[in-house]
Amino acid sequence: MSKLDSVLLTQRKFIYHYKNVRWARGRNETYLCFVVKRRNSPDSLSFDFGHLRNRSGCHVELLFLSYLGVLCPGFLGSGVDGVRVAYAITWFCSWSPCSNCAHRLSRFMSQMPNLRLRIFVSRLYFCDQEDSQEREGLRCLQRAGVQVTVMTYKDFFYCWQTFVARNQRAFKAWDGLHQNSTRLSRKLHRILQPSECEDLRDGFALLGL
DNA sequence: ATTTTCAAT
Ligand SMILES: [Zn+2]
Repeated sequence: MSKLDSVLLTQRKFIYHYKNVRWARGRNETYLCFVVKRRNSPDSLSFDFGHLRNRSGCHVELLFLSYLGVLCPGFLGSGVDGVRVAYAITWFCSWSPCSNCAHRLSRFMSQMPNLRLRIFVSRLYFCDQEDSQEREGLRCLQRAGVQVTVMTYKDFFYCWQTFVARNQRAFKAWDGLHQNSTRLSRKLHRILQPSECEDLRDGFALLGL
């Protein structure tokens, strides 16, 4: 298997795909920038990083899973004792996962306590409907112990420093970065809240109302 | 912006 696209993203491509604007028309692609760190390692500075783009018929999250064996050697067990090597995975995705990927990831991560996954997303994918499958998928990830967070300025900045061929050019925020990030963070927070309605209903039931 | 959404919801 060839090494992943470990080349850096161009500035234009990064901005185009990670811009957290609402009128993100015609991208038709999703990018995933990742950092993989081996935990409990004496060499705590060692990490692997790179980026992936979805391929036809394969969402980028599942593509990432297919590369896990390369990125996280020994995560299924290594050495004579078969101890599973522990990794911390952080990825920054231009879209939040669809419900299918979210459920597959949740199931996978539940079975892999030696892996920790943190997901940062620029935009929320199909989360407008109150009862959307994508919203449920995000809650499922949370229940599986996966941290899901909307990217803020510092995350875009970190990605620029880490994954972009920046040629000394400093990261420059686009119009509305902060406002959009705040709006999406609030939205995600509401999605991940345990349903207030149900809590209220439970409360009323307890009170016999 | 009434904005869009991984060969796609
Ligand atoms: Zn997906």
